[in-house]
Amino acid sequence: MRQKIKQKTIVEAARERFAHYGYSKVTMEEIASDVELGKASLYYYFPAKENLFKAVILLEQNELIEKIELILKKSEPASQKLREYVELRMKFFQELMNLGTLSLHSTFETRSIFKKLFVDLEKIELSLIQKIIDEGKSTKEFDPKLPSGAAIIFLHILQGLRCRIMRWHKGRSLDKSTYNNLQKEMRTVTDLFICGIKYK
Amino acid sequence: MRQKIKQKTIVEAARERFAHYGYSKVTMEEIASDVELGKASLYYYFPAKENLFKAVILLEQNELIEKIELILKKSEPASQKLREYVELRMKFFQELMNLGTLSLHSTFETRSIFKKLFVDLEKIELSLIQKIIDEGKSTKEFDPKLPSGAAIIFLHILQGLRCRIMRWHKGRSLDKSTYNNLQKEMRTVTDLFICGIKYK
DNA sequence: TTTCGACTAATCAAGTAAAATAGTCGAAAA
DNA sequence: TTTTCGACTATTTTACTTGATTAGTCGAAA
Repeated sequence: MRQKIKQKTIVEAARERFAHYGYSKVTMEEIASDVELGKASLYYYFPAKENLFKAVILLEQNELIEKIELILKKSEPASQKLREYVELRMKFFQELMNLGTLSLHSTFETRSIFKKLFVDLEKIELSLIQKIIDEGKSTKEFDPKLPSGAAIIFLHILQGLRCRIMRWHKGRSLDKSTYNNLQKEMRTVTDLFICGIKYK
Repeated sequence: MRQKIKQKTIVEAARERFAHYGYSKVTMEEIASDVELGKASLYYYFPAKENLFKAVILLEQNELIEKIELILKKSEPASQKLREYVELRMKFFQELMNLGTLSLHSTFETRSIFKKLFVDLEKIELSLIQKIIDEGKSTKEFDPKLPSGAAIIFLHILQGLRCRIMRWHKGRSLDKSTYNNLQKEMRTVTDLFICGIKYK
């Protein structure tokens, strides 16, 4: 129990550092001294830098998933839930950008440990989107005879739009106006999608 | 006149090479000997390797644009034109992948000479899509009071989907099954989009 | 006007040594 | 038993060198 608390402290300190300087610019010694430990002690809690980073990402991801699940529980139209999901996801994307995670994409596309993290998140997100769509189907808000690929298409469209932005801003974090444009675009796309699957 | 012909010969030889080996793996000497010239003579026609590469891309782009314009001229529903545009664009994407152009994106994102090429193409494509949509509006096939951003959104969605694929296959050319999946996805997205802007 | 041989300049690949940092271990403190 | 850390090793990164490849130039000749 005591250990869990310490680990959380460490992960939060690490998150701060990573968010500010990016993965490679942060040393284990810095993180250790942030939480007033020797470097060797830090290794007692996290056997490798990658593990610590993974823990930070996992923390962020879990916060996202929890928030999405809260939306799922609300009693409002499925289309509204979809819109709120998009807003949340957008915010999460911005956080990852600041974390310098995404500039590392090139690095950890090969490193299967990180790749897995994002593939897993994708799966969870997909199932959550699927739930929203299914709900919409059952309330006849969406067309009940929708092809089963609708959720994955939507996921991929959003991924694609983020991808486009990352290509131009590779590594560097988003400025306000880019963020706003992307947000606007995502909203329009969402409306378009909803319109496309709505029951007529 | 004579010069133009020679230039075209060179560009076509260069295209072959680039398509097979990618930009950086091809030397000017190889291209020169392909067209039975000395290297120095090749430089008489193209003052730099970049210029030659640019000419190759420009050739491809112009071929694409011409084909799109042919579609525009057809007498068929706007929605059908949009679908045919997507198919063409998909094929073009595959060609660029094989050309090794896209693996260079990192290189020439900074090099403004190449960036401009693609920004220009984007503008032209956008206006062509816009034309299709406008036509659909005037025939009441699409909703005439569509927001003006519809074309750009569609463009960005397609770009995004391609971007996603490139991220996984960075550099390497597309295998058949990936290509087919992407194609299928693009078709679905197009249908979705058409559905979203159709007049009800 | 077009070609090319012989040149220079820039770039790239491979190697290397030094410095920074990830990661280990055993002993001691709590 | 759990947690800490000083002092260690191993790995990675960085900055630099060098040899070789290749881009690009120039003047002369066809």
